[in-house]
Amino acid sequence: MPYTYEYPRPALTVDCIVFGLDAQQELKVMLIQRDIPPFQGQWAIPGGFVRIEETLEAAALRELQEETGIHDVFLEQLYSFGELERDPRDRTVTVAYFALINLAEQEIKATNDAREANWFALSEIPQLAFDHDKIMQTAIARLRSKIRYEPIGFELLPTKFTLSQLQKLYETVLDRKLDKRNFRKKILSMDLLIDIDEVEQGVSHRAAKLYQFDETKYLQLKQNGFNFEI
Amino acid sequence: MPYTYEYPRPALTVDCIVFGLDAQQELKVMLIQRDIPPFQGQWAIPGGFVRIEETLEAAALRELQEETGIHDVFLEQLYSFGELERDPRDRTVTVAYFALINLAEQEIKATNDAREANWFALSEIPQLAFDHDKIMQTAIARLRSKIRYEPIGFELLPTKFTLSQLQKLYETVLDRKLDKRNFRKKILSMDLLIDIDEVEQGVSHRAAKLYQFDETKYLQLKQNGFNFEI
DNA sequence: TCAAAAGTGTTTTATATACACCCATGT
DNA sequence: ACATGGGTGTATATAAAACACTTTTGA
Repeated sequence: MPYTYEYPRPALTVDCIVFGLDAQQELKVMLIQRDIPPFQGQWAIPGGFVRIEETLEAAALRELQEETGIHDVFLEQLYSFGELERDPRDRTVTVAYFALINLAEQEIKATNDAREANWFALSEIPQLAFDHDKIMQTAIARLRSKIRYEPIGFELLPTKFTLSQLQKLYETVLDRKLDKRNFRKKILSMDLLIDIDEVEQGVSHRAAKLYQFDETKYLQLKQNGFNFEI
Repeated sequence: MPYTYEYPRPALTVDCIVFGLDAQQELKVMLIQRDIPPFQGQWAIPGGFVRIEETLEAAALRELQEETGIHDVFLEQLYSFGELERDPRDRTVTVAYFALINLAEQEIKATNDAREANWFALSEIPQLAFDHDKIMQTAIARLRSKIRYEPIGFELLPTKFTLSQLQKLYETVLDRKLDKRNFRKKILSMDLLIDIDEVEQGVSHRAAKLYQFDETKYLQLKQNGFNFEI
């Protein structure tokens, strides 16, 4: 390998699959509509080129802000995709990230770009541009498996949440019913939820207690070998 | 984002952490000694630039072959590293892979390059060039966690192996003793090992039975929701 | 007083853990 | 006959799963 490498370089992009829980507790992903060829008019995962002076994560956060107005999110690297024909214009490698946000707490601004951005339920995702279908499937699979052994589900909920909200989230993501008593027993036995002595407001039935996830305590326990698991 | 993107592109490389089990059942990694600056003389993870007409995985396999003679290996993407200062020459993003091989079955040829390639026990890894220490730590952590819930350990063993070899491998990677009876009970209860009705040769004690991992059966079970776990 | 969701324990079943001796083989 | 690792079963403890009713609140 020569000291300087003069051969042509693949283009490098980041793409970011954003998962959000809406007010109806439905799991959605953010997509943007392409306004230029190729795949003009088709929906795609937000993303763009990595600049020479920014890290991969910084690029993902910047693109997210620019294209969807989303900021201050949980972000985690998903996978890198480098098939030869994934972009018809040019050889392009993309580093995909996934983000988790709570829609109730995050106001989605209109995009700077002319492009339309919209939330789609997982069951209603249209055919996507490039190899984004594959990236999306990878992201959904990762979310489903990771939510079981890392406490990332809390990123989708408001800071204060009820046990029913949490359970419904797990049922949505894992796509199966969970037993209420067993779920509560298990999650409370970890002793990672802070009972903040408040109850939900504005419901026409018995108000549920609100909890917060104790991130500090989790990080301590994790260091000592504790494994979160639902 | 313009149709053509004229800004400078980061260089793109692949790096490949190769884990191997030697004849003494010791877990080792392959490193190469750099023969040019920067970090001349220091040890590094094998890797190199991604060519414009090859996929990431192809690049990883090619570099492995060129630098170490290793071929036909289990290869899995680890993580992509894109910090700004990771290569002092140029902005360079690397997609790291990890490979698992069985040293007894793979003959390591002399390298094409003048560079020296060598196996290091995990406890004897020297300080590495670039951010390769960080990449190495990520790889070791991934191997440790992944071996528990995916049957990747078999990639480190010969096709035919004894239960004691398998147990020792897990003990090495997980860095703790396992109970012999419980281990055998658990692994055999999955019914994924084929008893090939042969025994090991050339030992001066009772010869152990040889088994093979039933990959086909595992893939079937996996599709039906089965989870491998030790 | 009704509707709607919150909250709460016990029994059964399955899985994990702890633990020690005899067996087969080569030298 | 001895040294070396191979091979085996049971009892106990822990964790998961199944299961239904009472409570609280607002409309």
